[in-house]
Amino acid sequence: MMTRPFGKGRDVSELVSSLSWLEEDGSSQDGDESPEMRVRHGLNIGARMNSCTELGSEDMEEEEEEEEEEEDDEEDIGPNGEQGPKRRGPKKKKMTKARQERFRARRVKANARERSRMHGLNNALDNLRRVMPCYSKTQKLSKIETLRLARNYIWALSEVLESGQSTESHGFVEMLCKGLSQPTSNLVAGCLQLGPSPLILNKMEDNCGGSGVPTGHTLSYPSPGLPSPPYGSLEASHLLHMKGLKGPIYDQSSPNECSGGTPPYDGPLTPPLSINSNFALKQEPSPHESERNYTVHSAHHAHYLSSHHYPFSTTGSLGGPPTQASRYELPLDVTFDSFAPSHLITSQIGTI
DNA sequence: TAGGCCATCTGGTCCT
DNA sequence: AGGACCAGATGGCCTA
Repeated sequence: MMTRPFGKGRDVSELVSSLSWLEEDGSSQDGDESPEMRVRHGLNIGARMNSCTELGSEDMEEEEEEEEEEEDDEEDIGPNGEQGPKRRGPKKKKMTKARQERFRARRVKANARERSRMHGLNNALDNLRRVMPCYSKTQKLSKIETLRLARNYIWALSEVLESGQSTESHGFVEMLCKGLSQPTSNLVAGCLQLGPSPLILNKMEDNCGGSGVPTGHTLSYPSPGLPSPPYGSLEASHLLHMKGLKGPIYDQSSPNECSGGTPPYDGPLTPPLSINSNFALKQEPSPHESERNYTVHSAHHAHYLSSHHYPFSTTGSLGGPPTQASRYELPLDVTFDSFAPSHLITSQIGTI
């Protein structure tokens, strides 16, 4: 198996550098191919050229006999190779109906497995999209861009950890956008340029009182020096959907506050990746993730919430709106439905 | 219409 | 032996 667990001891930079091919064009992947792989490809292509029909295990045996015949044919070639091999009759045995059916059944089964495998892969990729700094159901990142952004994100966060650089800094955004296509860069930059927006917080507080929840709000944020439209806005729902936020931080809310009654998260604990409390909002999805929807605050916004309005402490204390907002259930397309236990996250935060 | 992205099919190879 | 994984081929859809 090719899986290589990302062990505790493994440096983040190592991981990032291992993904360096993402910076290059897809075509360059071939250049990184090992000689063994090239041979494999050569064999694949060659084999494909020579045989485009059936090949089952039992058929292989039958073909071996035919190959022996072919070897005899080779003797007809002159010492200088001036004469091509004689081909007498069809190389392949004729497919009987039964063999065709067997082959077809195998193929159909294999196709279904492959489809399912690719769906699993796509689901995983989708989960990855959701923990990216900008996630939108309508503006879906392509596969390659998702991988690139993920790599950049890891890289940027590691820089934040090492150098104490702010997630609000221009450099953070630049790191995130490195090697991304222009549209994706615009998307990321637009999402990260979230200026202070007391409006949102006020609404969150106001609505907790039961006056209703604003839906469908589209909030535009100024993005000085960076391209914004059409990506420079976030729906308010992206900021308000924190339903089901669980763990010590949010569970400290008073019982008479807005309560959504979301069942506690019972999924497996996931490796925390957080540099401040807000990254608790972006825990890696659990295997059950496919049924859950949640969006992610941009790192910038998360930092903003943390430092300006939601004074999370590294010990998990919290005062104010997030608790309330987290209880909202908004009928919008993007939601926070569930999170990894934040006690795990906060325990990690304390080490930073 | 060209190019990008994607899903699917396919056959080869490797692994259990 | 059967399944997982891989990469090439192909066709559909969308957008500039």
